[in-house]
Amino acid sequence: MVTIRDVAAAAGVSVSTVSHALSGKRPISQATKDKIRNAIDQLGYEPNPAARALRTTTSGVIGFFAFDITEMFAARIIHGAEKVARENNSYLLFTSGVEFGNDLDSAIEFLRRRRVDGIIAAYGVRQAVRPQMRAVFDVPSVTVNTFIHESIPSVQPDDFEGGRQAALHLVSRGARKLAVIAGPEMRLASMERLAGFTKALEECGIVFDAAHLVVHGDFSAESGARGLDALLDASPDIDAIFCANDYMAAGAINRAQERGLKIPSELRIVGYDDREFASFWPIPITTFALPLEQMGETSATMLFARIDGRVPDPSRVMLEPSLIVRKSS
Amino acid sequence: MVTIRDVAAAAGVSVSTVSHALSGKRPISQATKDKIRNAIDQLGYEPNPAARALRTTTSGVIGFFAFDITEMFAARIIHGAEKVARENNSYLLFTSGVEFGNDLDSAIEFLRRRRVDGIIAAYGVRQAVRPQMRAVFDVPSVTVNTFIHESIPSVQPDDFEGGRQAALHLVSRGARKLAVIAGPEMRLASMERLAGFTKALEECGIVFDAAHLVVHGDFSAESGARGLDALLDASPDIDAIFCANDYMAAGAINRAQERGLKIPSELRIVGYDDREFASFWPIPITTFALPLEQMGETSATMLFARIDGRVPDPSRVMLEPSLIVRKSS
DNA sequence: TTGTATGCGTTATCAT
DNA sequence: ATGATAACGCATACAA
Repeated sequence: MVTIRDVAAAAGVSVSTVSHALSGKRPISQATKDKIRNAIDQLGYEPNPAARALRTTTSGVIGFFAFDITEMFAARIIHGAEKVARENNSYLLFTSGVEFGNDLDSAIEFLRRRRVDGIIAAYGVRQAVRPQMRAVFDVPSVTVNTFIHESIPSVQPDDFEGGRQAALHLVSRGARKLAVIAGPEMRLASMERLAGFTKALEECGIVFDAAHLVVHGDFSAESGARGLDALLDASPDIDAIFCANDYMAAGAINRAQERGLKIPSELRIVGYDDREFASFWPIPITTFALPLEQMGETSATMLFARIDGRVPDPSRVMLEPSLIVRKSS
Repeated sequence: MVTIRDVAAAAGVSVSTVSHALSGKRPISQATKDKIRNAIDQLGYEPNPAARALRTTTSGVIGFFAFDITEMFAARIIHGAEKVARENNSYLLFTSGVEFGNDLDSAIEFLRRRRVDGIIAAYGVRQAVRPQMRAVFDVPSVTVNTFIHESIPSVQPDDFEGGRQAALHLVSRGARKLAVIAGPEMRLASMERLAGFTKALEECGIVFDAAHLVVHGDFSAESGARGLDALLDASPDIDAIFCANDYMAAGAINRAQERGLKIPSELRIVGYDDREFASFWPIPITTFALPLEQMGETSATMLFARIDGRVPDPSRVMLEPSLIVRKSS
């Protein structure tokens, strides 16, 4: 194990000179710089992160808490965060919710014990109920897809805007009697998508009788099929349905075809999330791609700002989804 | 920042006694044990991992190289590995292939620099060509889903066995004229699934003319549809098709229905991988679930054996997939 | 069963 | 522009 002393000896300079040459924290003559660089290359020297961490009390490690890493979305957020972490000479220490009984507190506890420089907490779903949080975030932190406290910067997808765009798109395709298969009322993402959708219809001057044109599913394909039945049985003249996610859109499309409806000519359907199957569903599904990688990047960028002692501005970021038009609409 | 000295002072004992009480490496009287525990609780002491790492030259960090973390499979393997890591008081340091231009060497370099105790390298796909590897694995390592060298333990799914079971299942359902839509010849997983399938038919005494009953797709849904056309145009009496993955199975099912075939009565189809859409495809797809979490757990377990200086036995593990029977067969 | 003292490899303070 | 040295917090060899 070659240390900084070996380098110093080989280069014929003092330890502190080598250290400063590495950090650039004080002027070094070009000549000694070269000698040091040679010695380092020759010996294959690598600074010991543990020693550095001990001395500087910063670990170069970012804790990443993912509620459920098994969920595709988390993986892509992590991917974005990792990129930014690397650019900041840090790396991610990973921790998944299930290991901690989905308890954010104990996860944070664990990460603090490891002396992470900061924490990114990414929740898979936004619920009406905020995550429990007794532990004090005395480590610089940001949250993704959930909001815990004013003092903690957060990043989330702009579901309201997605809902708006869904309506606008459908109307531009000629739809006039629009309906919605929403998700559970507990799920904020779905409720915001619905709110945005409603708002846009209003702006277009289209009457929207929410009492009869909105049903709630549970985000499963099966519930999408049931939702479609309920909607069409009550209002056969519906010409477009916005589903709060792709699973329900998929189920709705299946059922619509079973009922002999032509898609998209007689009925247009839009989903949400851009799940992998959306592109090759028997009728490819028009949907919205979440800005996942960007969420990861943005959250990490904000975190490094906080670690730096700065207050990220804005401290609450909304990222827009992208409409992907396919055959179902 | 409370240190071991603070604890020692509070408990009225020496630093080394506290250290030994924590590690259990030498006998301590119950009385002092209690005093120490109290002091620790009182002060909220947490050992500093950096100091410990510096002293012991082990970091408690396992490097995890995932070829593509964005691929669902990687996430579940990681999940399994994380569980075992936690049980061994270690955690995962993450690194994804894209960040390193998919170059295993530079990823290993990066991880070694961070002084990881061991490395798990998980490739997403097994290719006929082994991954490049110039860097010497002088850190304890295991590979997942790829094989690099005899000296490095590896874990992989038993694709041959999956192929066998696919054939057995189809035959038990009454199929007699079976065909295969395989993946690219470069992809070992597909080739082994095909080999197992062929072997089982042989065992069943069913003639299988590979020249006419096997086509190769590119793992996309679209190629599954094309494959089905090619197969049925040449041999209309085919009554079952084994597809090397779910994407192709999905495409094949779509096309079969377009051709007016009844599934499963006239044509049985089996996929592979148990992608999420398989369960709610218009005709739910019979498929094989990969032992992903188990691959993660097993690889981590083997790694800790190696870190311990033991040679895991066996050092090359094959894990069986599980058949999931759904409507398509 | 317990205590003392040294050193792990860095960075940073103080000199020169 | 460069050096000597203390200190970060812990584990362990050696003593008692």
